[in-house]
Amino acid sequence: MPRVRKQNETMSIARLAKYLGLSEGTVSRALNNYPDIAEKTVARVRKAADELGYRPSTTARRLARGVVETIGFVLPARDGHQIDPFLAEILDGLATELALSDWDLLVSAVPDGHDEVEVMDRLIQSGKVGGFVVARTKRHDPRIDFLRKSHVPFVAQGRTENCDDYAWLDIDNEKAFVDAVNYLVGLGHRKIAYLGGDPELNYAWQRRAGYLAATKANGCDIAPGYMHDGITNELAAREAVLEILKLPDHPTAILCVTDAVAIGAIHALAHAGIDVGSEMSVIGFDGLPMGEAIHPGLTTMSQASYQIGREVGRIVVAQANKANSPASEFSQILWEASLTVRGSANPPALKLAANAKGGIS
Amino acid sequence: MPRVRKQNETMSIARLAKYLGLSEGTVSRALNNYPDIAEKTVARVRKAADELGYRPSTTARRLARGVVETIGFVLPARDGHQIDPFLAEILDGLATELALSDWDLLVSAVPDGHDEVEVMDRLIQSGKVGGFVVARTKRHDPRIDFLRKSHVPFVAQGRTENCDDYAWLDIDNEKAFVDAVNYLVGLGHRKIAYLGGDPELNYAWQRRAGYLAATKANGCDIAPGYMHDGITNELAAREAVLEILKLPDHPTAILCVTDAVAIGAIHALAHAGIDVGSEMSVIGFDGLPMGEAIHPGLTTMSQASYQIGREVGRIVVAQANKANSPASEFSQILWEASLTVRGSANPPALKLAANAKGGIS
DNA sequence: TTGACAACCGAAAGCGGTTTCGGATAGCGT
DNA sequence: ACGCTATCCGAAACCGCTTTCGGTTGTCAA
Repeated sequence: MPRVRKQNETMSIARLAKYLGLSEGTVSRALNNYPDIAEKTVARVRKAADELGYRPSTTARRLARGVVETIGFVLPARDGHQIDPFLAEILDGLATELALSDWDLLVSAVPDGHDEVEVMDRLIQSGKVGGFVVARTKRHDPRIDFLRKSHVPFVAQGRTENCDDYAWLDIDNEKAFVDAVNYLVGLGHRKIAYLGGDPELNYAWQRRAGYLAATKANGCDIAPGYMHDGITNELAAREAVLEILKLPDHPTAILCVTDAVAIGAIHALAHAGIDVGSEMSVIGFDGLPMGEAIHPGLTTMSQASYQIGREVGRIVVAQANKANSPASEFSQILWEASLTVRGSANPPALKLAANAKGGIS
Repeated sequence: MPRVRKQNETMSIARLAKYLGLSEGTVSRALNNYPDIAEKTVARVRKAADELGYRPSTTARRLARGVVETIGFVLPARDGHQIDPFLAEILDGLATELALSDWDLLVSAVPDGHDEVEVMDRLIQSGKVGGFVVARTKRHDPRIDFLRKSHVPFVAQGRTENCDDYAWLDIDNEKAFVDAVNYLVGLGHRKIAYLGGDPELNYAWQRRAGYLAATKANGCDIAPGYMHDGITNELAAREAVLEILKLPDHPTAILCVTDAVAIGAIHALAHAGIDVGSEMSVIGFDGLPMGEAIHPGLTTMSQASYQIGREVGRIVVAQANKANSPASEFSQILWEASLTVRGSANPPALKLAANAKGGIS
């Protein structure tokens, strides 16, 4: 393979130095705010660098300084290759924050036949990244186990079962679902069903715990058939709803682990001729824009995904910058979800006027 | 700033060479399949590298070889910071393909006060990327203009007005909307309205062209008030639908520029008491999973976003690899969207049995 | 005037690889 | 036994920038 010579095209520090009649070292120090360069020399160098459009090669700079200002993010491998909207927003926030800190974001996928840890390991070993962000944590997450002993800074969006010794930012899922149940109870509901996600996923587990705790605290008993786990897509939600509707004493409200599940549930209910919002209340979690577009609007616990992404980015960069200081504290941040009230949850058996079929004009 | 010395921790080629009793050059050539290294030496080096867990520093390698095997992707700056699902899937496909080719994907956002070209320029000048993928092209796209003269390989997902001299992969938007109109006409519709997007965006413009061409070809006239442009979110879709419903002679079908718009339209129709699928047909574009979850299911023109991402990745890597060959051909690929039939489009004035309200059990 | 001390800058050694070039060794024919 | 090639490997330059270290100046007090 022929060496790619960029010839005399690109502006190197050598040319800049020659142009200025200075040594490379002096130019470098001038541009990097070393105190031992005369003010006017600094100004002169800055000016020339600007005019000639000089930008130091990050590759060379990294090699010389022994740092890579790059954060890795490995897309969770899911079937169907769908990045859910929540992840997408986090990614956006993360990219924004990193751009502001002059760090890079390296996104990788997991090729078939490999696993995420493998991919992360390669990225670290080959020196491509100097830190990681992991999202969608499992209760026992091999990625976290791996990163713990890899000595690269990282922050998790979401906790794991044992989460004392690393940095994370999470939503208080349990409290959120306690709040959701309390809200339903406040509306008059006593019979509340639950469509839960994959219990391996930490957030699903915690939301489930919130549901269990709050129904118990309110003295609502969970009839057999009220709880469904492993609902991860709209289709599963639909089937679970059909099961629920078959119950002799069916619930008046359904709490859903995510907006996607809630939307699937609403669809299923509508299809079965149930009037959502009056005959059956539904609450989701995420605050997706889509929740506003469906009919009725989805009442949901919202989390500010973009902000989460930004904060996670801030933390991981901070962590990486003080990587030397021994036994540094880990940021462990818990944010609260907020209730967004729309039309899908109301007092039981209330018929809404808005749902009456009206004329065209 | 203290130099970060990785001490004796990391495995460098120097240590590997010393361990083997060979020179660094020999080890390097052995690992890089140079023909002038004895078979058994190669084997010995490979084995030792494996055992000692040696991975060459990509930074050093890049500096020495003068290449960066990295593709940049700048997230389109939109208000609301929402990566739409279509982009997310493309990103996933792109990341997958690049991972398979051992290229990196560098994702950046555009900080406030800057523009996309600026960000791309910095990435190029500082040598962080060796190629670009741009998505969501505008009819006149400054990013393309910039990349054209920047001499870095790139491929666009989506075309622009003048698109002869660069590589792109696009969906045949015009044909897709011709097909959609023909499908509706085949169902018996004659009065077809259109909810279009931002006409600056190339795909929106082409879909609009398809709508215009096909309605004309079929002799359907477009009544005043049938065409709405600039519909970019669910809210706008809702308002446009209300306008349409006010028309004295209102249409029997609405063709929507994206699934998101279609879903907003369906919501608005439902809210107005119109039975979607019988009283009014709706067709979208994208093939989002969400289209399956709503009620009725969304009939739509589907594009395989993940595959698009992969193919775009394949092309850009190929392009970058043969960057030397002069005046090389550009891949220019047009894929077709396919019609996914669900419940939202039917012959006009047909009442579907499935829409009848049924009992609970 | 001289010495001491700042203030500035140049020289040079890395960072961890790659690649060219030439030398040593071995194998071969005669 | 000799020379000649092919084969294989080591030496060294280099990629572009950073950073240490030491050497020149200039300034000011004694």
